[in-house]
Amino acid sequence: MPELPEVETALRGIKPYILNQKITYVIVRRPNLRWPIPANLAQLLTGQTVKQLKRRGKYLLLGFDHGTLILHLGMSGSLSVLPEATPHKKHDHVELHFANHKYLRFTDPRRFGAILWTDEKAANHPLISSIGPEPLTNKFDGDYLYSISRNKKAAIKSFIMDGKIVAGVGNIYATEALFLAGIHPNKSAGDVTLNSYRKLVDAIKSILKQAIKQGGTTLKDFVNPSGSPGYFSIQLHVYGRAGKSCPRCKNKLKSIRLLQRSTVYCPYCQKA
DNA sequence: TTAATCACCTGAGGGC
DNA sequence: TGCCCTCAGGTGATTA
Repeated sequence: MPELPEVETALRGIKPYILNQKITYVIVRRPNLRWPIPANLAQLLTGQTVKQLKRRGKYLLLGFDHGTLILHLGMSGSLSVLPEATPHKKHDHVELHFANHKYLRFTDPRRFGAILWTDEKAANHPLISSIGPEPLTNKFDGDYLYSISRNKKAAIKSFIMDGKIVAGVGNIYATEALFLAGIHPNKSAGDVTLNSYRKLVDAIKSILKQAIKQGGTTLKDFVNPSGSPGYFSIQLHVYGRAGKSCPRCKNKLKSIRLLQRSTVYCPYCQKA
């Protein structure tokens, strides 16, 4: 399940092969992802050179002279850079072929991902403009979360998973960060103290940095651009460990559902 | 305005 | 072995 570290890993993996490379042709095998892929995608991209490659939240942005290709990996999406003539498989939906005889392949079994085009600056696109601050920047700190959470009754986990509050924190890292900060996931965001928010931000930054360093989390579908899985899941403290013992106090971890998402926590270490 | 729920989608895994 | 059901989850749209 690609979250911010997985997207960052994908970006770093593909960048050396496609930045400043000219696209020679485009193959779209299945245009109906989360939203339809632009029908004129091949016309838009053929002969164009990738001038910029950036990440914003969980979106990858391929910048060209005349616009930006916006990619989202959804839940099961992955990107691979492969040599020409590598045969495609069932869920390989889109390929961008480059002059260096490599191609970028977009694979997404569940098709929750997206490939969109904008003629304007990506920052002006509605999907991008509404995203909150990047979690690894100085703008994202405990004071920021505290100030915008006053009077909010939503559960803290829902709050930090809201992309408009902070970019790129999904279920896995929200679950882990709340454990590390000792905050009950169901606690109202408006009731969390400034000190706890500072701990939470430290936990989010720490866990994201660690995950990026190790190449993303490997859970079910995620593979990095070289085709190998990440190795972070072995270090998860609570996610996916309901019923097992808490790594801190050894009591049994519990599972609840918040926003239709499984949420594992320690009822002793994480106070409401 | 805010918060919760729904819908999209497919593969894995468990039960029978 | 095969069928059916449940679960996993990112995020925009819809509903309360």
